Amino acid sequence: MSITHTYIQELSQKIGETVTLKGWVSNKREGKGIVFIVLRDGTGFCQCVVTAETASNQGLESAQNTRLETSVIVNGLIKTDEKQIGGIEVEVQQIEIIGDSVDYPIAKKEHGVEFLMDQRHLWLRSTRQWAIMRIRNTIVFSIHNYFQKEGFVQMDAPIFTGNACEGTSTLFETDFYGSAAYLSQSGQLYGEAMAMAMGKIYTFGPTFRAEKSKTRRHLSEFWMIEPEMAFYDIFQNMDAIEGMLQHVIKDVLANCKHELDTIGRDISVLESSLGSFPRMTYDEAVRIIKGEQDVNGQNSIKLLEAELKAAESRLSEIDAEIADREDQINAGGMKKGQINFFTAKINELKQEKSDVEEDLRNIPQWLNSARNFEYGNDFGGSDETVLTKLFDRPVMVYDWPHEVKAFYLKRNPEDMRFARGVDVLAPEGYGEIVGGGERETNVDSLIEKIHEHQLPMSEFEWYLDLRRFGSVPHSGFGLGLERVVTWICKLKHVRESIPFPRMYGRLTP
RNA sequence: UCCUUGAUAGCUCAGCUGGUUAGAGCGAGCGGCUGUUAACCGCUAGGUCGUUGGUUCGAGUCCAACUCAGGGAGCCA
Repeated sequence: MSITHTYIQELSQKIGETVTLKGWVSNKREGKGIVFIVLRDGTGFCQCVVTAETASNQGLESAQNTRLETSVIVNGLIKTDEKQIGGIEVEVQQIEIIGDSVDYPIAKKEHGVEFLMDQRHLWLRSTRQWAIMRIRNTIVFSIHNYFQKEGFVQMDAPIFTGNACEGTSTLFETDFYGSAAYLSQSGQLYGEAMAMAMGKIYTFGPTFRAEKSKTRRHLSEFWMIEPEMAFYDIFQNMDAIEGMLQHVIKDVLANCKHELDTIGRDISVLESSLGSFPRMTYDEAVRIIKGEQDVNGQNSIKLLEAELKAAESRLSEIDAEIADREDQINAGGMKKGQINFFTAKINELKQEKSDVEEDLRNIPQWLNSARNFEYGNDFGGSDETVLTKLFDRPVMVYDWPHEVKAFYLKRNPEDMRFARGVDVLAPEGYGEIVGGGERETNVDSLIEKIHEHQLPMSEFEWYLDLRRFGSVPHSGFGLGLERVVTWICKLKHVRESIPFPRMYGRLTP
């Protein structure tokens, strides 16, 4: 196939040439006799200038007739201009409208989440979403590269399953030729079978959880990467997790500079995450959460209390600034443009205010949960938040009380109270991005655990076979793709990390 | 399932303790301005205030239930 046009990505190599660009109008500003179009073509954004002088009256008229998201073919001369995106500007000679765009719903203005989610099919075109999806793509590609480089074989676990694998979370039930089937909540057990065949494998596929969770880190449908390695113990497992995450972070830093910049990501935490991850036992983590043990001179409880105070004083600052700006507007004598600017600022402050108020409602609960944390319990979302705020890189917590973890985890042979699970918690309050561990190898211990968890033995016979025929030490983990994307991009909510999120109350678009 | 916050114009919001015909900005339409980067000027159109019921002389405003949405708990990646 011959390519008949140039992509915006390539423009820096084409300065002084006349090229054809095909894309959409992502932004437009007009003056008398001049139109500025910010064109996007999927590979990037660039400003195109249309005047009658270079594009004729007809060209100028076409440009004036474009609207947001009108598709166009543009012919023009590539020039340098320091002030523009990428330092490049197109002096348009010809412009042709391909598809009009009447009443495009997403304006050059702040919108609420519900509205944007309803427009998700169009929202994906916006600069920020474009950048996030490009970073997601880099992460996906990097994960594959890492495992392929390390000799892993990619294999897929089934999506229809006969029963709940870990017996804990709520699953989506479907009809499978007349009998109940569930959408997979994890491919892990199958991953173990595949690892016994291939040595090292990884799955990469969708996962479903039917929990009615309404939080910023839950989806009903998400993508999970689950490696499983024969002859790996929990410590080799942690090496693999760290190696993979750092490989991904390195690739994002190397290949997504412009995208990270577009979404305003401060990359210092990503950079420090290239240093080795702290590894701590559950015991130690609990002491830190309860404030009994400091980390780098910081104390979890004091940190939270400080955050609460900071939120309180920020709130009064915001109120004062809003009042001040409103007074200035009401005082009169202000130009309309300035009033607009002030109003926009006030709206921004109000948005921040409601976020701060949310924090003020949540932090006391978290403080309470941290202070009263009961040894032996699993961590809640807030406990993870508290712990990770103390570190500038992901933290690995291993050796959990066996009662709170899945039935298939191996017990620490030196202290049977603990199971060899490991959770990786992302910094900046993001919480769990990886969960994994070393698997139980002994048939009898597994049978005992299955009884203990009251799971249907018949469904696990095939799984027990893996221990009956050449059982070996093995480990693996599950990486939540969207959670990694969310952390690396520092998004407020996972729903922005996937093209079409599926969550409680959201099935369209 | 529980706790919590909210629902007013296409969008983002205001509407104080219930009181005459419901407001602003943006966007849209029209007109004016050759270089803009959410900061220009003027005019025009646009709302049975989420739904149902109640209190009241009178409800966008108070009460109840419901629906939907935001955040959190539980559960987890």
